[in-house]
Amino acid sequence: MDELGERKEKILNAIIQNYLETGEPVGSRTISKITDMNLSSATIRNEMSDLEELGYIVQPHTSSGRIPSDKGYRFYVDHLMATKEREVTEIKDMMIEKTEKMEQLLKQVVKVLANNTQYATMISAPSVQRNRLKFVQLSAVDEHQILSVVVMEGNIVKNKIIPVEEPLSNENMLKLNILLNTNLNGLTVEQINLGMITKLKEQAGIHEDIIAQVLNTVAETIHEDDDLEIYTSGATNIFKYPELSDSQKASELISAFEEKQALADLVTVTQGDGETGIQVYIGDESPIQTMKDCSVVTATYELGEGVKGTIGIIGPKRMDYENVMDNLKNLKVQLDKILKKE
Amino acid sequence: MDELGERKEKILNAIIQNYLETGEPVGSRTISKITDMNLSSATIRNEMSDLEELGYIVQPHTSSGRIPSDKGYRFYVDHLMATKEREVTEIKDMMIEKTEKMEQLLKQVVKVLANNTQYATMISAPSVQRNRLKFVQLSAVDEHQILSVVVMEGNIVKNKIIPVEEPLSNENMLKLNILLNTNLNGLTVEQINLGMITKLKEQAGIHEDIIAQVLNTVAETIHEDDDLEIYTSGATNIFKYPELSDSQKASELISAFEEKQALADLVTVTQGDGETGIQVYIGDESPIQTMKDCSVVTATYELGEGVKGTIGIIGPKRMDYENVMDNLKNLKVQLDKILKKE
DNA sequence: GTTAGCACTCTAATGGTTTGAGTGCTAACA
DNA sequence: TGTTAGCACTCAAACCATTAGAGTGCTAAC
Repeated sequence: MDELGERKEKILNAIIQNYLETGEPVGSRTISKITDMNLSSATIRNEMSDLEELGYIVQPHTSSGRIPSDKGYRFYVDHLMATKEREVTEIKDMMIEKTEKMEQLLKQVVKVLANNTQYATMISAPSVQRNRLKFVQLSAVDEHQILSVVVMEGNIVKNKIIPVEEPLSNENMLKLNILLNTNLNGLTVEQINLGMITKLKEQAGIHEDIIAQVLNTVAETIHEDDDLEIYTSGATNIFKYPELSDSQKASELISAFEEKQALADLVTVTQGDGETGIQVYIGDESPIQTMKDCSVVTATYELGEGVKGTIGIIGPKRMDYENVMDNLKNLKVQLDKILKKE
Repeated sequence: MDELGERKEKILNAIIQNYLETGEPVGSRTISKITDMNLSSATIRNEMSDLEELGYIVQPHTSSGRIPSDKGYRFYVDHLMATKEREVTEIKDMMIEKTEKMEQLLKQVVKVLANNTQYATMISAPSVQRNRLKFVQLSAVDEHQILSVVVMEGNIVKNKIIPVEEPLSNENMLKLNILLNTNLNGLTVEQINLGMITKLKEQAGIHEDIIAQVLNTVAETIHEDDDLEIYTSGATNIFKYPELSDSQKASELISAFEEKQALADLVTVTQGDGETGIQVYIGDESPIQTMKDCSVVTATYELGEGVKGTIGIIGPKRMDYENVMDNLKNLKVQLDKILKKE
């Protein structure tokens, strides 16, 4: 299914590249001219018709040029894009200075990145997000208080007193402990979300009211200092791209940046492609609904074992993927250098 | 100059109120109908002509209705607006809960405020902003190091070692000390801005290079933990007001909110009207240039002697001043209660 | 398989016309 | 002298028809 034939690939590539540059639908004549294949526009037209049928390109309206579909972009990113291996370039505009405070550093990073790419950027402070839950233990302190002990991988222990109205029977306590451990063990902190919690509540059955409270408090305990420190920059860059800058869309997007809550999903989801640690979401692929008209490129950076952060770049679908990924790779290297050194 | 005559005042009031509601230029016929003065549109027309000549209203173009000018708004706010003394209303939508962390509280406050007013809001964390500089002393430690001692009102002392390339003569040191003290004493930390600094540099004359460095470091010293904690919310509310939501303006405004730097000027400037502590900036009156098409209403809240924070609401000039000021008054009371109690 | 040619489609731009809200001015009126 | 009715005038916005141009799909010929 990924065999299009060399000629079609070449044409698709030309279409996408041209569209990335101009932002205008591109017609057969243009392609005929900019490629070196010596084909007339009519021939290109036939090929384009095929490509459209295959779903790689679409027409905004009959009798206009074609623009890439999400599938087209995906193919481009996966197969066509020139993955230039130019060596790590110096960051030109601004140097990222070493600074005592992590916060300062991150703020600077997003700013530089937004400046270099002209897209909207975000970065999450490094956290133990990937740290897994090893063990949960609830035990009755007295009739109205339960002690919850949570052990994370790496033997980080958190505990908290939970007040309850009615005492729990030993039997129920045991059931609850089993329920919690079988369901939560091995999960990362981020995987324990609302959906999970409601599922647990259901399974808990009769004692839902008490148990719900316990569960909430457990979740709360774990999330405790889940401060969700996310820094953003260049949100207003989206105004540079007409396809995103009508009031409606711009407002939604910028709200997402202002609230930051939604961006947390990006951090959660991003695992990173094994090799480069860079992931590309095109349009609907994005984990954030409000960004379905955008593309999102994320990367993870490491501070130490399991302590990771996420960098994200959000722009129009016709973003300069090459440049963006380049920038991210560079940044990863730079960050590694700075963070490891200090 | 503030005597317009009762009739003109009534008409001006009617014009402004109608414009606040509709956002459309208002014509003579409308006024004739909505007022209870039994005047024909023709008469109103004459009066409006006068009001325009006096500068309280303007025509977007010949043969359209009138809209208030900045002067008109100002007059409205100062003299016409019904300052309803309704008692402190309950906050309906959300309760502001007491919370251990100041940060949480402030974030909640701006959010509630933005929600209630449908404008953009900001709040600065309480700080010793109004603290004044009492005394500055530079003295040579050795050939390459100068010790700067800064004393703030309340006898808070800060000092820092400043490295210099060439030693300063005693004479120059003296000159510098005088210069600093005569210029800086009595100023609040916030009043020492870049403009001030360049002015000082100029006056410093020949030794500009050394002196510049010294000055910078002094400024830096003083600003030291000037973390400028500002929280914002509802920036995207500006899209609700067509007069602010074209790409250009929206982008500038939202950038200001994103950067937050500019908002600091608001905090700096706001002294608060003696009685209510509420200040209104209409259009060009705003201390922030990018907000010259907006109105800005600020209030200060107190945590203790000299420790103050600023709340700001930014919206279109035709904002609902009454409602906004009401909300701010309420909030002040609530904040006082919460902060003092804890 | 490729291409030239042509009819067709659709958007965007252009420009003239109409509509309606609103003004300013004048002359009449109380 | 202040108020009003009436009327000519102005201007933005909406509307409509037309045109220009880019681009397509299809057919027939090479």
